[in-house]
Amino acid sequence: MEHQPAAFGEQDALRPTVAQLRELTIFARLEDRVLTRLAGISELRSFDTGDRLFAQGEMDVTFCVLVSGQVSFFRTAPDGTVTVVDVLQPPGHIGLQAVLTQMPILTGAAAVAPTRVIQIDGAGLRALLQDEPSLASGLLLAEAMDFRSLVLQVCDLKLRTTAQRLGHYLLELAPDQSSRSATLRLPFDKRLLAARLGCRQENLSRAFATLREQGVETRGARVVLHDIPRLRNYAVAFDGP
Amino acid sequence: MEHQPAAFGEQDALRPTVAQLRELTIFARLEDRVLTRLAGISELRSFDTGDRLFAQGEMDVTFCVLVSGQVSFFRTAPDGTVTVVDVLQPPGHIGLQAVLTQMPILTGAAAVAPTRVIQIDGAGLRALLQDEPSLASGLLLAEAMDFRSLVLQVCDLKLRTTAQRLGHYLLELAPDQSSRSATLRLPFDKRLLAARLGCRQENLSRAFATLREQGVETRGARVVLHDIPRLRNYAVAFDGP
DNA sequence: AAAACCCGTTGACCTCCATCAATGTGCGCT
DNA sequence: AGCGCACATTGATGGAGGTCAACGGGTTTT
Repeated sequence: MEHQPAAFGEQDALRPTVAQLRELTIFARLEDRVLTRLAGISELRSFDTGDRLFAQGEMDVTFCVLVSGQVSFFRTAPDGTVTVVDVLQPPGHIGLQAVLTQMPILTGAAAVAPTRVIQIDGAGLRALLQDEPSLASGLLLAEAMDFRSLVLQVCDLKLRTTAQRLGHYLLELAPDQSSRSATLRLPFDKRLLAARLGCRQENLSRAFATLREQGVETRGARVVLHDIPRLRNYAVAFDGP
Repeated sequence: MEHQPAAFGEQDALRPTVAQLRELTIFARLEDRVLTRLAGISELRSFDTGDRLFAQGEMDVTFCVLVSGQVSFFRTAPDGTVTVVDVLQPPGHIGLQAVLTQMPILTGAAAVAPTRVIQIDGAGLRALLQDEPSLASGLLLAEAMDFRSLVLQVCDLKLRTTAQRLGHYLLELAPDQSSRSATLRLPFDKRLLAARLGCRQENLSRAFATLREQGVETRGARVVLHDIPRLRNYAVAFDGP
């Protein structure tokens, strides 16, 4: 089956159920009444790898909450250079800031794996916020968490090397923070990981080579952290507080 | 008069009036009823240059809205290196994300000029949000704008040189975007500007030297942009959309 | 099965920036 | 005024990362 780059998801625009909405952590604490109204302005959509959710600068975007898959959001400069701001996985979301400010969205967004999202109409969401404070509280909290993650990224970029950023990123992927070693699998290819970390793929390769001396073993997308405390020390991790 | 670093503002903890709250753009659209309740959980405080508003990692911080002056917020890594995430001026604010998430604040904050702020109690604000959707809308919008500015900063850091970032920053300070030239004054010293831009002061000096070839003249804190279109082209400005 | 790709790695080279050190240039001080 | 201190600039050097090019090992194509 062939497909040209589709501006919108390919098919199945159907309403999500209240139960489906409640499974999204961002909406988990809402009463049924709110969820019902929310379902009325929502649609379930599917995207294939490479499909675009938004184009940079688009107006009147929807608020999209990931159900499954992965979405990268990125920004293109006038000279054509592109940077990936983040790669989202469930229960991530995108478009909230543009919906609230009613300004053009700063970043494009594209699926980097087969992805399902719940799209919520912007104007409908703004209206719903007027008389549902519990919804507003949830979104305020979600925005605050988004902000925190960007603050950490800014700090990372300003005072860490690529190898340290990579180490930090791998530590976040480790399932068990307290144990001495961990095995994990990179969630997407190294090209995209390099863009997310703010470097070229050649340099990401070199960063992996550097981390080999810190007990990090790689074979393809498989990564083994043999000495988490040492890696944490090398990466100068500063998550908490 | 000497003073040791004061953890809290030095004096005058008094309630702001409703009129004072309404002058803050973030609260400008609220009804008197909300402003009155807000005034009940607010205090006006003053800080001298160098005074700390928050320490990194503090819990139960207040939400602070700038009335006058300047506040830098910054993050310190375990190895002691510090980076300035942003320097706020009125009508900026800080602490909102920590108040909403009830997590330790990621950044410290300090006055870099004599500063007055309105401090709003965290628990009180969260309570007020439950039954005042108009307040929630305003804060949602404010958070969204904060997020946008960090997205732009991340992009700047990932794909611009220091000289380009500086050019971009100077363009933002220019009063008239459409005219060919502009005169402006740096709002704070170059040491702090360097930290904000993510470089050392030595390199900021060199960046100013580079921009001299693009029609940027400097004498102390005075800056003259002789050819804004050329500078914009050099900096590959990507504000809009 | 060979060809054509795509992803990832490695090497050579050069740019940008941090660092260290020295020197200027204000600006407040008594 | 002249002293002292903080801010600011300039130079020399080394390290981190971008760029260009070549190459290896997969998978898909014909």
